[in-house]
Amino acid sequence: MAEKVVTRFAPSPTGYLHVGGARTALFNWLWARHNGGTFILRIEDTDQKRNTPTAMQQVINDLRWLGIDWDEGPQVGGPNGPYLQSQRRDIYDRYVERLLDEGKAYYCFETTEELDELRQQARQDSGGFAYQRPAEFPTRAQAEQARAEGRPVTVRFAVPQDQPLVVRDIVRGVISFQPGEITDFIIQKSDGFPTYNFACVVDDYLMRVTHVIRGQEHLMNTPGQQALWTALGFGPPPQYAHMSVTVSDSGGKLSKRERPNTLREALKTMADLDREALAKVGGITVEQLESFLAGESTPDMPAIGAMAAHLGVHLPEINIVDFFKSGYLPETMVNFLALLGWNPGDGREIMQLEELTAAFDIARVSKSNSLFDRNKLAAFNTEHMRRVDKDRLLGHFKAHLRQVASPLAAADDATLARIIRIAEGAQSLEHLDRKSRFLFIDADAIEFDPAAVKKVLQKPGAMEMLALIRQRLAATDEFTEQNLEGMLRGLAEDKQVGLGKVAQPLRVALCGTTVSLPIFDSVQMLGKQNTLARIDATVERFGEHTS
RNA sequence: GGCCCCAUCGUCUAGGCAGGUCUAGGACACCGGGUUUUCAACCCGGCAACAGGGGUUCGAAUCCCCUUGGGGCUACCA
Repeated sequence: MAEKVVTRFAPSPTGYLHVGGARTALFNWLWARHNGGTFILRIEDTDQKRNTPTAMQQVINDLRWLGIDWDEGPQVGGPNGPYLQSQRRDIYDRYVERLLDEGKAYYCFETTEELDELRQQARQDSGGFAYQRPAEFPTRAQAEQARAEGRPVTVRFAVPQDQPLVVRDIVRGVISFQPGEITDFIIQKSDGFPTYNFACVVDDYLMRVTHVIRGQEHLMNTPGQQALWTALGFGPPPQYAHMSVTVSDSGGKLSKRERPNTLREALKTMADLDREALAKVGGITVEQLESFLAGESTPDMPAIGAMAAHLGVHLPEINIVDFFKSGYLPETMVNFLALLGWNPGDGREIMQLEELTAAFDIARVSKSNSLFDRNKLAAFNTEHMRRVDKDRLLGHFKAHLRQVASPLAAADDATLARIIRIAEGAQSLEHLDRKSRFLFIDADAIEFDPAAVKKVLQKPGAMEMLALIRQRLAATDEFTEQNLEGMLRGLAEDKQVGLGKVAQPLRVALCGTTVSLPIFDSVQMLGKQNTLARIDATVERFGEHTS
């Protein structure tokens, strides 16, 4: 029996968990669970400049929402902690010392500017930049001296250059790099923190990680990391699996920039934009807004989201939390993410987490890039909306309503459950919400959709029909679905028209649009009083224009 | 520029590693029809692909090479 499988997801807390990160996390989780192994969450917060204080919690929330749990990591502990790299400084220091002592790493004193210059020069001259390893490594005393003089002191790993570096990748096969391709890289920054390439190797070793599953963008780091692993005397390196990149259906790599870019483009098409009001909504200054419009800067995500919501601009979902807000189910996300570059090979598509876990095989991960197809995602969501256990769906629905601060959030469980039941086939929780809002807002807050008014209310006979409906409704004592259905169908029959001719004007009168819950339920749930009042208000408002 | 990776319908892909059963299968999207109290959903039907060129072979989507195209990396970021 092979050793126990240990995988890890190692995000840097620089922002929300996005699609790419979630997929990486999921693949690692799936592989660990499939093998009855261990899944570790490790926070790679070694860049003091980029870390956001709230980001880690946000990533944790998103993972939990997806149903991805971890055996070791923040908030759950474990035998190999701490799991925040910023708290492991002493550990990294020890290993850096070791390499220094053994002559496998050396001090450098160049400033960032000097390095930039060298790099620029190198690019002009030939191809890639290679740091010139000194014939003799600086001594500790020299490093002290440099530090005292205010020079930055970094430590570089002397990458072995005597033979090609060969990486065996589970998804990509054997890849070899010629000597000289992988040059000496920094393992300890001048602020004393380790770099990613170093901390990651040390931690994977100490945490006994057996499989490193990550994005293709790390492929070029792998030979160096592997060499480091060997230099540190860590024994056989873990197995690597580099997944392809997920590209956006709007072209290019799926990137967080898509959201601000979409908003900016939308803003440009708006002629009478109240910049002051908009800036206020976003919690930014007018200058910041101007700068954003000019493409010079980008406000943070919450500001972007708030402004878009205010203007009714739909932004493409990128972060996991965006999908939550748009009414997608975690079941959908997990299923769809899993199929981004992997499939069970037997044609199954709609699968639950348990099925995914059972079927997942890292060796079946595809080499080519996959496109994030939002159409297919939507179709998947419809399917999961239908399949998910109704109680569970109710839980998801309530969480979603709270998240988007919907007026429906105040509704009781029975009502919400009923909405779920009667709106079977809905694409998302957001659709459910939209279709039902008219029940939970005041009559005067109803906004009439101009298209609906034109298409339905201003059609000949519509107002007369409404008047007739009102009459019969007023005469109906008990507002049961049965009574209402019988009455409305009877009316259609009397008038020799399809039910649509009756239902549509009524629907628009009640909710202002042509889209709502089924009409009998709509009327029943609204109640007699409200229904009559809304019909009256509609007749009063639109009656004159048609007759 | 250099290095590395990838290449089947519009999209996700099955098939490729063990060449023939592939006149290339499924799903999403799209188009047409049906159902219908709205939006959906649902049912039926249809369109649609092995990037190009060389090899190897009796035979290639499958193996090899080149071209083209796409992607990634090229930081004291991860």
